[in-house]
Amino acid sequence: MVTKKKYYTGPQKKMARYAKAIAHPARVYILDFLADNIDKCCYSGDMAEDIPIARSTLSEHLKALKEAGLIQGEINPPYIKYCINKENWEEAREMFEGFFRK
Amino acid sequence: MVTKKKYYTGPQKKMARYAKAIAHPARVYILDFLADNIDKCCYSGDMAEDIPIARSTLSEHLKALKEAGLIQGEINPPYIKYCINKENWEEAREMFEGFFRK
DNA sequence: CCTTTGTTTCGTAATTCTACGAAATACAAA
DNA sequence: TTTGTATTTCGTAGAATTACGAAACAAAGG
Repeated sequence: MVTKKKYYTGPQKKMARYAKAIAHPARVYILDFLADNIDKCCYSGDMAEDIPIARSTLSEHLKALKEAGLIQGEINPPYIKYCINKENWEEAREMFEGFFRK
Repeated sequence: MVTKKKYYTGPQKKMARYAKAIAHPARVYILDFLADNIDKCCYSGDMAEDIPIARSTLSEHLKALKEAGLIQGEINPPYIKYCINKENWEEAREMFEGFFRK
């Protein structure tokens, strides 16, 4: 039997995870919208009109981005204010920069 | 009925497509490997030992990357020499840079 | 306390992804 | 022409993603 590496490295997995978060046009839209100004915040409803999906689906995409760490949500019912998670956003930026600049 | 944008924009879709190509650790590995030196080329077998998947699966990942435009393959049976598709690689680099630098 | 409002969660269905081994392919060498 | 080598394609299966509308939620206002 040939010896194989058993697992992917941490950075490889992290990179893939960030990329997957961006890998849907709706999520690209959301991130574009929020990253426009790094301190910008918005509510789910602010985007709902401009995106060709149901509100519940938009909510799931927001959840996916939150789980990936790229955004965060401040709960203030019935509103939830979303904004970029600056720390992870910067980390992702650096990872992609390093990835492409080899 | 509320007026919604019907479609995502071209750049949003393109961005998502590139991100999806990177959204798997095996493909991150492959791109890392090839982009190490932008002119580096390699054969499928060169990577097979270092990655925890079957050769056929590796082949499918290579196909996915080729279809996404990030790599290209020069056929020279039974070898196929893969390398970065420089033009699209640069385009992707710029897209991600612009995406994160807002 | 009942209703309204903005949002998320649930149930469900269709599609896509990931993976493997077996079989096919295409040229080179014997 | 047969065999060998490197790789891809095929058939299949299980898991994950994406989508929707209905229902649930939680606070505010009547």
